[in-house]
Parts: sequence; C-alpha cells; structure tokens
Amino acid sequence: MPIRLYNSLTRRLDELRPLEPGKVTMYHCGPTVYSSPHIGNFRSFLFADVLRRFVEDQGYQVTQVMNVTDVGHLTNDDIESGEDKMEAASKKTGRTAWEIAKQYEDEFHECQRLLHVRMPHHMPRATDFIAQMGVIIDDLLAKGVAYQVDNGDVYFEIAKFPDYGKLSGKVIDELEDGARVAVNEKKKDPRDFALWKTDHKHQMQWDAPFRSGLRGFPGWHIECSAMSSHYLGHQIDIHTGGEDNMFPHHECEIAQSEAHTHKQFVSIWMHARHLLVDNKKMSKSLGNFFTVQDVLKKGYTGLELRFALVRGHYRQQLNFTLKGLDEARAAIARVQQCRQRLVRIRLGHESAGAADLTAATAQADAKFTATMQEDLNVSEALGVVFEFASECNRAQPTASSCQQALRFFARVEDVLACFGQEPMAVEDGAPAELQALLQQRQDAKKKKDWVAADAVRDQIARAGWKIVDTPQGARLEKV
RNA sequence: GGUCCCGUAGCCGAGUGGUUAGGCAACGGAUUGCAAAUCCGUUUACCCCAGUUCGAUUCUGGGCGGGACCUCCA
Repeated sequence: MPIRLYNSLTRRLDELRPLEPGKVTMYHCGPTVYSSPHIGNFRSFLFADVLRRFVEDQGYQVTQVMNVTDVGHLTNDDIESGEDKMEAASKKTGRTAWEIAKQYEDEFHECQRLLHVRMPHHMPRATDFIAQMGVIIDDLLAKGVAYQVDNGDVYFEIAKFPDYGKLSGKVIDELEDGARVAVNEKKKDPRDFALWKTDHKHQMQWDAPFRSGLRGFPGWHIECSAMSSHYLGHQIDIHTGGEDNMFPHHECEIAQSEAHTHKQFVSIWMHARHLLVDNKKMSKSLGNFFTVQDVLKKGYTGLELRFALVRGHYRQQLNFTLKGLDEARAAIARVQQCRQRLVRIRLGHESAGAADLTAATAQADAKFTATMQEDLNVSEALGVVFEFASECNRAQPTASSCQQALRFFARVEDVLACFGQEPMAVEDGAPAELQALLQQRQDAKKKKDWVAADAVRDQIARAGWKIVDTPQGARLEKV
C-alpha cells in the first residue's frame, strides 16, 4: 500500500512517488530565529518529524532539510518601511542581530531535543547561503523575470510567471476590497516580491553577489530556493510548512525556483494547520501565548507536550489546553503501564499465561500502518494503539507474545515518539534503601499496622516511586 | 470584500450513507486492609432547517456559530 498525502497543490490525496525510487527528499520551512520558539511552531515541526519518521518506517531513505532563517524575514514584504525581523529584535534589545540569531537558534535546537525530534540531516542558515542566492538572482535577472529598481533592490516580476497563485489559489486583483495591500511605488506590480534589498545601514549586509558595490541583504523567500536546491537538487518530493507559509512564501518559492530551473520544484506540498489555545488564536495580547519553555516550566515533560501537539490530525485545527497536557500524561501512563507489564512477563518477573497475542499484534500493526498511510491519521493510529493496549491488559499472554507486542509498541514509538522508551522491569531500577522500605511495609502489613504501612508508602512516594500490590506480592515502580 | 476550513457526547478528538473509534473525566462493580494500577459495566453524540434516499451524523442547498489566509506569524 502506498503512502497517500494531502497535496495542497492538487488539493487531493496524492500517492508519494519519489523522484528517485526508495529515496525521499523533504524540505521544511524552519524557524525565524528572532524570538523563543512557541508551541504553535512546534505543532508544525512535530508534524514534519512524524512525517519523516513514518516515511522512514515505510522503508524509504529520507534526506531532510530544515532551514534557519536568520536574515531577511521582513515584518512586511511589501511596504518600503518593512523591517528585517532580526534587525527589529536587535533594536529592541540593544544586542546585535548575530547574537540574537545565535541565541534563538540554540534555543530552537534545545527544544527539538526536549520534544524528541529526530534531527534533520541539514539545518542550514540563510546567512551561509548568500552566494547561492546570488547565483539564482543573477540568473533570474538574466532571464528577465526579475528586475532591478533605481535604488538597487531586485524584485521578482510576477507577470513573467503565469503560474503564480497555483498553490494558494490566490488571484489577486490589485484593488481587492479589504486586503491591506500597500503599494510600493518602485515595483511594477504590488505582488512582485523582493529578492534583494539594498541597505547600507543593515547590520547584516553583504555585497550583492550579482553585482558588486551594492551592499544589502537577501529577501526572505529566496533562501529556501537556494538551500533546498543545494542539498536536495532542483526537484524535491515533499515540502512542508505552516498554513501561513502557503501564501506568499511558498508561492514565491515556486515562482523563483521554477523560473530558474524550468522544472517542477516540489511534488507534494503539505501544510499544517495552526494550533489554537483555548479555542483562540495564540497571541500575546490574549495571554494564551506559550513558548515551549513556558510549558516545561509548569512541570510538564517534553514527551507530554509532544503527545498533546501530535495527537490531532495535522490538517485539523488543534485546540491546546493545559488540561490537554494532563490528559496526555494520563494517556501516556496507560500505555507505559501496559508495556511495563509485558516486559515483566517477558522477563519472567510475572507469570505468563497461555494467551497468544500474535494475531492481535499483527492486526494492530497492520491497522496502524494503514491509518498512517492515509495522510498520517495520527488520531486514528493512536486509537489503534490504545485499543491494543487494552487487549494486552485483558489477556494473560505468553512470554513470546509479550515480546511481539513490545516490538509493536517499539515501532509505534519509532514513528510517533510520544510514549517514551520501553520501561525497565522495575526490579532493575529501584534503589536498595527503597527495597528495604518496601520490606518494612510488608512487615507492618503482616501485623495489620495500617498506619505504619501507609506511612512507609508515603515515604516511598516522596522518593518518586509507588508501591504496586499484586496477588503475587508488592513491588516498586518509578512514577 | 475575496478564498478556504470546521461545528461529533462533560472535555479533547477520529470516522462512516444502515454495524463500539480512541483518550481524559465522572459514576457503579470486581480486586485491595485502604489506595494505586488493571478488568467489567454505565451516562450525555453527531449545530439548525429543508432536499436526495428504503435509510443521513455522513451527500446537496440554505441558515446560524467558530476559525484560517488575503499583513508578520508554524
């Protein structure tokens, strides 16, 4: 069965058919490093991560590139006063744009780690690709699809690229009601977008690679064309981003890349819906704005946050709440509890039964694959996982069945990474002093001294462990 | 104003033209000294109105409500 993915370009589910059999190239529009990454950013990046993991799970060799935008992302692309976000952050803080970029890039990587993201193979910075951008700009000028205005700015000329609008479906009439289209007098068409901005005062400035003497910095869109072609070639299989990237960013990428190469830039465009918080768009003014660190400071783990952000279908708005994180915690515990028991039976710490889970495991595995193949239906796939966990809990399985079931859970973890590693058998992990306390409690229980027994239980709980009583006796589990 | 998406039980969230999604929460039961975990059972579903159909939550049209993009945002 093929993987089918919703392609924003064709507006239907398309089969993933890599240009090179067995290999898949992916490009993801990454962070603009001018502020701390927030949970909405990571909804998109975790979607990309799950996509990569599942495609790899299906046997493809994936090459994944995610850019770091550290220059050129204007606060407004069309207005002359549009300011580079890095520059704006610099003015606000009194630190250099380079320092700011470094700080937030590091913070971004830290968040990736905390959220169990499989690192992309390449995470290039825009500032390291000025020369490559220059080559493309030069070519676009030579081809006559870009033009330079008197102050040196270079713009891509939309009129020379009839396909402009094919991704977003935007057919912009110049005098659209309600849309705030500011007119830059220098541009031939308001939709024309900047490839190069001439600015001698900009902190981050380079000699225009296509014409010396013109100090300035690149436009935002051109970096993605330069970096994706550098690492992945002129044509790539999948390109992702948040829904807001579709227009104008991706539309512009298509225009400049395809005008440059005359080849179809991307086979499948995928866009993640934005995250809502308390059913509202996340914004600082509403007080519902969370960075990744904000959430972790509240005592939630990266895994719990990952679960909460990944569990909904990527093309559906997902409502994030703190309560949702509590639910995530409970849901994760349910699966880990189940795996814990399977591990114990496999190792002989708990008695095995006669139930054969082979068929149930194979069925869950096949269902998991099928739901994920259909446009990454994570919600339904999680349903399969939970149902299977219940099935395991109900059964008194054989040791080898446990082994099989655990392999399935390991696969789920490899793809979704939202439950955690396979739990250890608890005997392997409990410190000796806690084991001694456990024995004390057993003694107290024997004497029916419930007060003493409960006191010991509380003491163990404070150490981060809990007592599990079973018909076979009591044992410790890490909370 | 233009383009588009959504409206499912207390909450979150899949899916389907006729058969239990799932998670969390709540309640009852089993188990337990009491808990925890686990199992069994239960509760309130498909926004409204028309239409198509033997039958619609699922398709079509209209209405109401929420959201997104068109401006920086993942």
